[in-house]
Amino acid sequence: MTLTFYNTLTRRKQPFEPLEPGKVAMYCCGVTVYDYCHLGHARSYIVWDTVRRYLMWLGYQVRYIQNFTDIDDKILNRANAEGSTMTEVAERNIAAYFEDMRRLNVLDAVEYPRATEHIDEIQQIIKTLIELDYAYPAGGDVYYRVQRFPSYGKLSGRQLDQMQAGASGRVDASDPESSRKQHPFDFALWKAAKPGEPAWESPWGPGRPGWHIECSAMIRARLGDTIDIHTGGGDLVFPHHENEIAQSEAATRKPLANYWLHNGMVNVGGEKMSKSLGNFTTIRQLLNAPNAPHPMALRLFVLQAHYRKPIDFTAEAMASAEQSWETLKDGLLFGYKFGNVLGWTDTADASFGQPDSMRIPDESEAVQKFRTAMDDDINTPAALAVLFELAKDLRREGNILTHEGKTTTDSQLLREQWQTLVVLAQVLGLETQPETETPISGLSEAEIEAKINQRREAKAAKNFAEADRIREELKGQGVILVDKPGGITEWHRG
RNA sequence: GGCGGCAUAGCCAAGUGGUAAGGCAGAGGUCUGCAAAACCUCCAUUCCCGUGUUCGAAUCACGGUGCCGCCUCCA
Repeated sequence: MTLTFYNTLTRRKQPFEPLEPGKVAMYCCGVTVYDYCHLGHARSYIVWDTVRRYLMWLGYQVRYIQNFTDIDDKILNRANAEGSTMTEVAERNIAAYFEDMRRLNVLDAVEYPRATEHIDEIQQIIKTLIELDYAYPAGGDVYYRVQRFPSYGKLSGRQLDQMQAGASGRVDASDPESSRKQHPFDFALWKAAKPGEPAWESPWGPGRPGWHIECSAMIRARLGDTIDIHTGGGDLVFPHHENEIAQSEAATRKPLANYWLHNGMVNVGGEKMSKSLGNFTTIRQLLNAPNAPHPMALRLFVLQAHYRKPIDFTAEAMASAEQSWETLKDGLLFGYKFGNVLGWTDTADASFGQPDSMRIPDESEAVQKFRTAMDDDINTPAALAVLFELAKDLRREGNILTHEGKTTTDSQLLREQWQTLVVLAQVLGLETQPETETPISGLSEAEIEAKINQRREAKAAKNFAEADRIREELKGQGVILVDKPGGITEWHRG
């Protein structure tokens, strides 16, 4: 089995071969921190987190870097609108980013470089590009000369003469910037500061970096000239990633990244969720709402589709994911709930339930199927099918244990199944712990037994209304009654 | 206009030449005073349409239809 990725650059699936055996240099385009993250961001970072987790599980040492774009028109606009500063807006949204992502169990990157921390490196690349004639200063700005880079368009599969400048309807021909460009697709590496804007000194006058150059500079500074994997949303392929390639490869004469991976969009009613369309739901809106789904249900919702396909966000799909999460959760909690009954000796250990401490048989069918699925361009829907089969099996065993008090299935086999589920789920970032605050009923066992006796008498007297009342009363206190054949009533805390 | 993607059950979604995974929802049964829970069973002769290639196609080719993304804000 070999791990393969669909590489946007080559438009086909390719076996993954890192530059250095056992190590992976991975860069993920982060957010521009002018607002809260929405579900589109959630999908992107959940997906790349999952790729990273899988690589780690395979034994790679993954150096995962993700940036924050903390200088940008939108941040400036936001700061002006609320009468604060660019730094304040950025800091607030960076803090919110971490809050949201950690709830979704997205692992922290190794480093989070910011554009404003790399002004020197940015200027260095711009200088080099000017020296090599790939860039030209114009009126305090510096532009990249796209026609100078023969393979411009290789990532997005387009050619300059076939592109329609301004097709997106966002280019204003009267914008003075476009008159300074030698070609409509030339893009800004450095932008002259307008009065009152934050600015850095440069050989071209005070200003700030353009959007694309920061990634080129940060990758070079933190990971090197060529990295293994570069990821981001599909909407970044053009122009952002195309421009990154043009900048970096012109300056270094080396490939920027060997594998380019892009995730599909989150849609609403068939249309892309985006700020400009106003059809977005922020992560915190969703997760903080009354009757909000569990964050893991959102993660599951994302992973139930292949990462390259668009997914439609609907209330129905989310509700389905919530139910699915309940199923998975039952399986994941199996060991905590039934380990003692099954005679496992380590349930009190601190390491109990920790995926890192579990040794699962690599040759088991479940693990093999999981790996086959994940090796095939991170096929998480197929991988999840493996988890559900394990979880449903465990849930059934757990129900039998609850209702019968014993099972005919071998305890060690159940332990192996449970550990396999916990480990594989963790690779997908799906994790849960038993509730710490158990809603323990204030009733003692004797009191419960007394109630059950009352109910038995009511039933014997055919007073079913009273019998049902007692059953409801106990249910309200977290005690579930199960009537068995022969007039026996068993109970357990729900 | 250019480039790219998608179409599989009520909903979501794998599968890309060998006879339709999985989830959600649903149905029937056992049990029960009833209900709930639990357990058992069932749930696409068919993969947008047409033509073709093949012993064999959801999978390949050609031609349609519909939807979506990108073409300098974007995850």
